[in-house]
Amino acid sequence: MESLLRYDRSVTYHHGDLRRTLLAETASAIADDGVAKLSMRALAKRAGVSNAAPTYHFGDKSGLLTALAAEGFDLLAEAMAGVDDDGGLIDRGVAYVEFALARPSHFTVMFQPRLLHDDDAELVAARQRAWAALSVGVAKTRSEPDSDFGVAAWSIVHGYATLVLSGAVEPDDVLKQARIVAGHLVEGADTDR
Amino acid sequence: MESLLRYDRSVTYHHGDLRRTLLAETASAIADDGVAKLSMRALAKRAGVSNAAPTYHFGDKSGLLTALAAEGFDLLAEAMAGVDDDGGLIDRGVAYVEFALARPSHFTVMFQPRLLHDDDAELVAARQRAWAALSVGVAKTRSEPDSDFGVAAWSIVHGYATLVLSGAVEPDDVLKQARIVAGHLVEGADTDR
DNA sequence: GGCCTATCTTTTCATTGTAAAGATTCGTCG
DNA sequence: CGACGAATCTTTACAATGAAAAGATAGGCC
Repeated sequence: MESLLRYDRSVTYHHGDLRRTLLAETASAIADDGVAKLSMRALAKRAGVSNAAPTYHFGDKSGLLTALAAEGFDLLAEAMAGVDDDGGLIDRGVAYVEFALARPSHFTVMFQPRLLHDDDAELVAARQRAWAALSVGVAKTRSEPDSDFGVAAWSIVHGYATLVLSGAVEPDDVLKQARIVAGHLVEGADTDR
Repeated sequence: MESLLRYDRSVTYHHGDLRRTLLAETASAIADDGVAKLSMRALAKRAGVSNAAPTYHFGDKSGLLTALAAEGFDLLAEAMAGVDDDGGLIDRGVAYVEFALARPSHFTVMFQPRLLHDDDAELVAARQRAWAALSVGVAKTRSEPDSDFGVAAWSIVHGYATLVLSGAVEPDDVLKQARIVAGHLVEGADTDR
């Protein structure tokens, strides 16, 4: 029996919106200086709270990053769902790259399970929702979801996004090249099975 | 005028082979627990030397990772050069994935410039050698190196390796699937230019 | 045989993550 | 409206870390 609340306790309280604020500051800090230089104390200072305030909300540093990753998976699912239904696989691939570049901190953390509490319930759920959204995208192109082709499609856009984010590839127009790169994918050509 | 030395000073000295030992221990430690949990002091202890010994050789933690990344780029160039000359682009792609899985610590660090002294001379040189080796691989398939197709080829194998290393994809036979995935790449299909 | 320099140690310090216990504020219910 | 309980935040403390500084050791060279 849960009582009716006027608003969600987990996000509103004394400070106002500390949990949400901390997540936003974390994403910003990581985008600026990378995950390695992320400091809980500096984060707290920037949010105008005490050292231990972040720890209360997220348990520990991994918990903070876990929450960020979970948020990232939900944002990814949202981004994939936002693609036009009559758009092809390439459009979905470009949307994937667009997401990675728009939310680099989320994207980075999402694929570094070593930094996370990988079995966290909310993380697992969010990840599953994102995987579902991706599979649906592939399925709409008349391919089996979870097929080798699905993995290939995922690989090419994920790899391109990663290379751009790492600075290994520096195109003039990222999304344009993303479209071209994704265009080099073909469905047939099974070598062996 | 450099004097003749019986052996390379930079790798042999009191301890015997500390620099090399530390690099090996670093790769091992990262493979076990990830870069984030890498500790200079724990590393020194495992090598049987004092706290500050690693700092002497690498300047700081970033310097250590920089040296590891540089080593990684050389190993990658070596791996790409080892592919049969009559092997196609797919063989080279599989070799790329094979390298990433055989040297996960090197591979991880190589593409995280935030962790490194990105303008380090040896790193820059090693990276350039690796890029050259990759370009040669693409060029042997009658494509322009540094073309969009080259980026696409790199993206698909790099993405696949990354997804496998992150645990997002868990195939029964990695190299077999790597070959299939790389097989979904096609050279034509320029959308716009 | 003595000197120079590369290699390594000892010591120290500021910073960090996080645990523990206390203070404060909010909502709820009598 | 007032007090209780729980959620939220602070204060304090501690061990571990990266790194700087200065000293010790030993190997090679004249």
